[in-house]
Amino acid sequence: MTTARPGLRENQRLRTRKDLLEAAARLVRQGRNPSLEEVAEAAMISRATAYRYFPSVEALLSEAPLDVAMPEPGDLFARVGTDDPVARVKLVDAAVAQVIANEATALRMMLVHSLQFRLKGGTGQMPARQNRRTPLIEAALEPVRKRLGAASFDRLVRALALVIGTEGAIVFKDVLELDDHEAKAVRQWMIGALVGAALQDAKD
Amino acid sequence: MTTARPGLRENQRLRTRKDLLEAAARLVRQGRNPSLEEVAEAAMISRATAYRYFPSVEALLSEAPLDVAMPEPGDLFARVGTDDPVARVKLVDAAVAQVIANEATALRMMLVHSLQFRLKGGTGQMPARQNRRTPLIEAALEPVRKRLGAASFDRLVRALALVIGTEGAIVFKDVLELDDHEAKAVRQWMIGALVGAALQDAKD
DNA sequence: GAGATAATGAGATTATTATCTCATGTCAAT
DNA sequence: ATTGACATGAGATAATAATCTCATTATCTC
Repeated sequence: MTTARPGLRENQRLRTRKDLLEAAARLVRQGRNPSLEEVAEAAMISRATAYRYFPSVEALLSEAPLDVAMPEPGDLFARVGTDDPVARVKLVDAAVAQVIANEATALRMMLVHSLQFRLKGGTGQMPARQNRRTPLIEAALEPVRKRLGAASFDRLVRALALVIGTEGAIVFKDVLELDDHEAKAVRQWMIGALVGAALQDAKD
Repeated sequence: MTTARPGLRENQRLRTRKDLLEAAARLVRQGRNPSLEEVAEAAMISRATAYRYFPSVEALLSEAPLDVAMPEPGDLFARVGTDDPVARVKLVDAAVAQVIANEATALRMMLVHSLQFRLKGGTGQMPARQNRRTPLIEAALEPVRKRLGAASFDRLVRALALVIGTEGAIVFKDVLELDDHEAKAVRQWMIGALVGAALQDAKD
């Protein structure tokens, strides 16, 4: 008897939770900055229940899955016939920049709420921020993975993730006040410099 | 006659404004995440007046002057007898990292409110985020300024500002989930790679 | 299917945040 | 000093966000 062990009523709860997160993501993608009440309504769930699942909009929005149209590594590199890591990473950068430009508001909102949540939440464990670009960067660097070695490879991936991601874009724009063109120029130069330096390291 | 031209009652207004900003900064440095009402109270100014000057806490906190104990370029490089740009930039990085570690909460809060404000404010002109590290970076690179040329110098400064600043630290920690030690390793490597590449460019 | 019980919904309640109103105090020019 | 214009303060009011209560509904076990 007894099938698996669905907790007590886990399915029901997981479904409600998922509905809330999806509704939140939907609203955010429409460029709205929804309150918890709006999300609940969009999910056809009562406020009270929504508050039972998430203590604040911040908690909700920092987990919402923004299924942004990030290209698959396969698609991205299929047509490009090069093994040049710099060219490949620049390709990733261009693709990511494209996505960021399209979803700028939504991505920024997610980041803000995520940071805000960390401020309020204090010590509790945080939901991991999704990081969709790292796989792309790793795929771009695949041709030189062996040559670099694990440690150097990881370090380069992390460095590039800082340069290429959403957050980097926001820093360039909001903090350093560069326009898109300037920001792109800096990023492209950084990509060349960083990949070049990593390869140089490997020669020694 | 008539002394200068104090607007109509500009001094008075400037003073209240300043009092509000200072009170906000003070509270933030104490690690609090104050509401506009709390700031007003701390500044001994009524809510109503505070709202006359700033439409929201975000607006207030994104302008609050966090006079963080950032070292002066002079002091920082006085004792170090080197012209090696990499060593000097690493010195800046260490100093900035120190400050960031001390004021982590306050700096993060300022960043969050600043981004939040941009979200709400929409199109209006934003108060420029203060950027205290760029002068330090420029001072560190002074020995190679001529060699690099203006364009290359600026580009390098911008790239390093991304790596070294508060925002970069937050990205490393919150998004990429690196611990302090890992983050530092990546930053130091990036500094070497970027400065090295810029110098290399200059040789051609 | 019936009973037990967890999950939900709807509305009331409270807390927090923002705005409005008008009386009072202050500044500057006469 | 008097006047007029402006800034301020205090409290009322409105708007929003969060919490609580309890009746209802849905799911699980048998």
